[in-house]
Amino acid sequence: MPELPEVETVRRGLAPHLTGQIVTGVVVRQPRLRWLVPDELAAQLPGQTIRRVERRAKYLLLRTDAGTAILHLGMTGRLRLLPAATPLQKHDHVNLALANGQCLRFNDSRRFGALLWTTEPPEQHPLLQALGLEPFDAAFSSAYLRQRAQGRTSAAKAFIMDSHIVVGVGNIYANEALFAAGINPLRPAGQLTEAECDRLAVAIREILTEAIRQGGTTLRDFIGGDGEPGYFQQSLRVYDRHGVPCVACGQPIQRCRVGQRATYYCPRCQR
DNA sequence: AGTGCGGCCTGTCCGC
DNA sequence: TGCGGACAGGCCGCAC
Repeated sequence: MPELPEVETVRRGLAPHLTGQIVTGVVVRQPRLRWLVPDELAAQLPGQTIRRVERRAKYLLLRTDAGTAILHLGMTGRLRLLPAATPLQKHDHVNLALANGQCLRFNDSRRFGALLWTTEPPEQHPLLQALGLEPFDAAFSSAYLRQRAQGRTSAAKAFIMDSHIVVGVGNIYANEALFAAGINPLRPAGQLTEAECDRLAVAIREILTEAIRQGGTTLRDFIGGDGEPGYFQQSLRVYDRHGVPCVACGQPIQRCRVGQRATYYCPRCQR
């Protein structure tokens, strides 16, 4: 389940192989992803050189002189670089052929992913334009969180998972960050103290940094751009551990729901 | 404006 | 063993 560290891992794995490559062909076998893959992608991308492979939030951006492909992995999306002749697999929806004889395959069983094309600066695209701060942006601070949380009644967990506040924090890392910060996920965001916001900002950055270092979290589906799984699942301290003793105090980890999402926390360590 | 929920998908797991 | 149903989840889009 790709969150920011997984997408960044894919980006780092692919960038050296894609940068400078010419796209020679685009085949869309299944255009019905989260949104329809636009015809302009197959019309305008072939012949273009991939100048840069970037990430904004959980979106991957393949920048060319003619436009930018915007790619989202959704829940189950995978990108793999393969020899062009590699037989297709189930759920291989899009194939980008490259001039060097390789191809980039987008496989997504649940089709929550997306592949779009824009000729505008991608940061102006409706999907990217209203996004909140990157967690590694210098402006992402205790003061920023406190200011954005002001007056909010929604749960702290929903707050940090809101991509209009801070991007890239999905369910796994939201649980882990709140544990690291000692904050109960149900606490109303507007009631967080300055010290708590400080711990939360630090925890989000630390958890994401460590997860990127370990190549992401592989639960079921995730593989990085180099085909390797991630290893952060070994570092999870609360996610999917209900009933297991807390690593800090031994109290059983509790599970509840916040906004339809499975939520795990230690009732003693997180107040 | 903020909040909460439905819906999109399919693979996996559970109980019968 | 087979089958149906619940569940997982990012995130938009809608209703309140």
